[in-house]
Amino acid sequence: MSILHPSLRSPITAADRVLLEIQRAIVEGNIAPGSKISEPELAKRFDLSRAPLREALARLERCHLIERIPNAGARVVKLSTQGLLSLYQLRETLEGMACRLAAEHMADSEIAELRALLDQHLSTQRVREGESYYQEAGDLDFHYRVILGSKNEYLINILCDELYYLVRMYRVQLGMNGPRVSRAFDEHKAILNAIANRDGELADLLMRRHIAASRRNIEKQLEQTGN
Amino acid sequence: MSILHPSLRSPITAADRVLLEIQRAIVEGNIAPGSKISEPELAKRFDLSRAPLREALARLERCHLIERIPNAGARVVKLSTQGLLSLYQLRETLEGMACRLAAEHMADSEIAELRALLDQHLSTQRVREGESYYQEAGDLDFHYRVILGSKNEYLINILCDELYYLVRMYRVQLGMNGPRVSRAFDEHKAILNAIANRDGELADLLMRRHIAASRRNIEKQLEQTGN
DNA sequence: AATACATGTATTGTCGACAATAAGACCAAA
DNA sequence: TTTGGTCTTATTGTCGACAATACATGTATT
Repeated sequence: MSILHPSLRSPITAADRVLLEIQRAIVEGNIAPGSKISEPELAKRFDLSRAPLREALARLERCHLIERIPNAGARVVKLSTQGLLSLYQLRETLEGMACRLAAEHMADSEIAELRALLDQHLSTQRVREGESYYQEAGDLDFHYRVILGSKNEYLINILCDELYYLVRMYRVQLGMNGPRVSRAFDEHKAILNAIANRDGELADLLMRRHIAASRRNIEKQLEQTGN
Repeated sequence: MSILHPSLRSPITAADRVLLEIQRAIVEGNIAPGSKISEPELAKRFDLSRAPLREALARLERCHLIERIPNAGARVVKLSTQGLLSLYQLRETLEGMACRLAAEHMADSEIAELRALLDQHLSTQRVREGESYYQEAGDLDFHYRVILGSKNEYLINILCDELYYLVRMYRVQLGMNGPRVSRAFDEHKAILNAIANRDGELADLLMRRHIAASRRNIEKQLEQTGN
């Protein structure tokens, strides 16, 4: 099951709804990093019992947004330089691997669709200069499709379900919106070309560099904001 | 928190106990692959209510031992050639990465301990020829320490908490006990030497080969047993 | 004054029962 | 016979209350 697409999981349960809401609140910083999670308080706030709430908390722990200690409760994770480094280190390796596999396994039709998507994002971005949302969504969509293209179920699960929200949390809370937009587009294009040429090794390399560049970008922001 | 070492999580809750029991039962095949998980039945069998049981099921899903469908229930995963390939593909990349990081981050004392451990395992294995348990435990212990040596929290979590039990499930249920014992020891030794020499690139390469060899070994067994 | 202990309060873990959904049996019509 | 639908039954999702544990306050002792 994919947390990314709850719409595919036929009946949306109460735990699903509250999960999405809390997830959003944590990613956007509306629930402060490091703050304690009170089950009774959240249950009252979202008007449901603690059972589905605890189900949601279990999934939040799974995607590293909270940390639980038995009999003591849960806390929202804190952003740190160390955490960012570990996270992006892992992303470099995993998404590099995804690229290599995508170059082997993606169907020609999928590659064509991805190319169309890139062109579409480019035009959208030109129309709405400065608007960061579309770029963010576009970037994530590109990465998302490449990851799916790897056809490795465990890899997909880790990247899309477990690490995705944490990555967004860093990007959103550090206000990563603007300057790297056009650079990222070119890099995406180069990666896509490598995949289209079935050059997995190059695609791997380019993706690792792409993510490393993104990491340095965020790292700089984090150091300015204060560790 | 680490599922591997529940002893470190101060008070062992009822959900923890039943988790370990079911985990073991699934890994060893005492609960048949593909069979449906009945919450009322398991609750009665382990003499507790469904609340802690569902907590345990959530964690079982996390380590890929069961698959849940909302409102429909959970099933034990089935072994497959495709699944084995995906799992070991991922292990090669991740444990290779762990080796590279371990070569950078492990303290000299940790490396010395690991060397002592290897020697100890060797002697233990010589004493008990044919006994597979010690080799299995020894192999896992070696990999475990290298992974911890990477000092990357997310990498550690994925390998030790999420993929570990699935790997064991393939090994146990396909009866992987004997022939590769001495080979594996030599490979471990070579990996350790690379780490000790702070040669992360070589350690990465050797670990990927080590796991690839292990995969081919299991693959052969799986094809014989029947896909 | 500082530390250790005891008490009280709040939070988490667990329980049994109810509500909502899904799987299966049964029947009817083509 | 097969297909479609309905009803029954069993399972999952949710609820409110209780039990066990941890945290905080206050007191006594060194």
